[in-house]
Amino acid sequence: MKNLTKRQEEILDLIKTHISDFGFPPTRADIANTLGFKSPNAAEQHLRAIEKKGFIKILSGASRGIVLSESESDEIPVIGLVAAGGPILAQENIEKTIPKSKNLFSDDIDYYLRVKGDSMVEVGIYEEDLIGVSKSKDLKVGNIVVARINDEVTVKTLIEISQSKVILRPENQNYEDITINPQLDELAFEGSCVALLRESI
Amino acid sequence: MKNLTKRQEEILDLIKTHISDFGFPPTRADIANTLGFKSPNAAEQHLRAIEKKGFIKILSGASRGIVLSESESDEIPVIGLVAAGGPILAQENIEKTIPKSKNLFSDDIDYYLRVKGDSMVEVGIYEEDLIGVSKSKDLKVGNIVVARINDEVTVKTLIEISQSKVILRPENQNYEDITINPQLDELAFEGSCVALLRESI
DNA sequence: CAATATACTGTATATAATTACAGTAATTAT
DNA sequence: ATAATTACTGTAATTATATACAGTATATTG
Repeated sequence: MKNLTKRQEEILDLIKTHISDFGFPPTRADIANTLGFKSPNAAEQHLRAIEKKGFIKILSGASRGIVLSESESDEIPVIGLVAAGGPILAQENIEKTIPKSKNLFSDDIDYYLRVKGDSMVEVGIYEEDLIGVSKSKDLKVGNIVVARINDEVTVKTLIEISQSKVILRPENQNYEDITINPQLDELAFEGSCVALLRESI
Repeated sequence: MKNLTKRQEEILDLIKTHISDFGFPPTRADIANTLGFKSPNAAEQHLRAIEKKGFIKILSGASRGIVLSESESDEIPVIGLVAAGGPILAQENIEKTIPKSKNLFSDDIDYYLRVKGDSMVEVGIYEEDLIGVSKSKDLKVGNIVVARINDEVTVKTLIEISQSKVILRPENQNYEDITINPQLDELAFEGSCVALLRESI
């Protein structure tokens, strides 16, 4: 999917805002008015360009017939089991998606990861819980992080981090700290845990 | 808010379905076609009636200008502190609302309740967590329930229930079981806990 | 028993909205 | 260098849509 120009992005944002404010998409005239165009055709042509790039679909003949493409409608993927070898967000790992919504988790969540095992029960993270993972949030000692050690994905508390030594702690007295030398083992941080969903109690 | 007739309810459902399917509300003609009316005016008059009863707002002059009232747009209230005396869902208790969304919690959640205190930490329910409460789900021994004892709202595990004796258990070894005689104390069950949200970790 | 609400048909019209056509000008890709 | 893309103005036609008015018939409420 090609990148949008600055102006096109502005228009796509305007459409999303209009939908969120009114419950339906804007007309060409609405867009023209908001952005100060003197002709609705300016909006029309931008819409065609945005459609060509795949971000929206225009339903011909229908008023306000602008449909956001799925990737634009703020769906957050839920990752079940992570297949070895590939990236976490690979299509085959996506179990379902959950629409992002205002008032539910202010932080940026890139995906939800289904928790396996009981290694984090002492901080209230249970098997089958979904943890909201932010890729962008910077890693700090004390944070709960999603790490990948030799292709295995794990959720632990980050205790220590330096060039030659990383300590990850399971929050369960039955397990012991994991000490890794990143120069010997393959270690990657996938993100940190910022929220939690439990679908059944 | 007055009750809708069967036909009006059908039309309100059609509007919701249309929004969910297309991303925008139907026109009068859309409604008429779907329900087999031969005149768009039939739809118009139904819409007026539904608006009069407070379930929608019609924006005059705008095409597809049907706005669902807040109570109809699948917003689930979040209850912070419960003011003594009134019902849980009283307006003054509502902290914010979270849109209900497909794929997020299959169960019927009537409201979210913000957890106070640490009495349920041993089942992974922490202070400030939001628990999803279902009013309709039937109470069973072993379930985590929302109860109101003499006007105080509490979340506990239901251990025993009979006409003269109710036992509620905090899931924290530092607290003791609460035994209530419903004939002496005022006891009401507000619902049971079916889901959990943790907004910050 | 009259007034009001429900549930439509049928016609018509003003306006809302899409969309085509004809331009201008600057920038970017091939 | 030429074509394509971006970013608009301006006009206008066609279609989509809201909405008013005139009816018919049945059910419900005061």
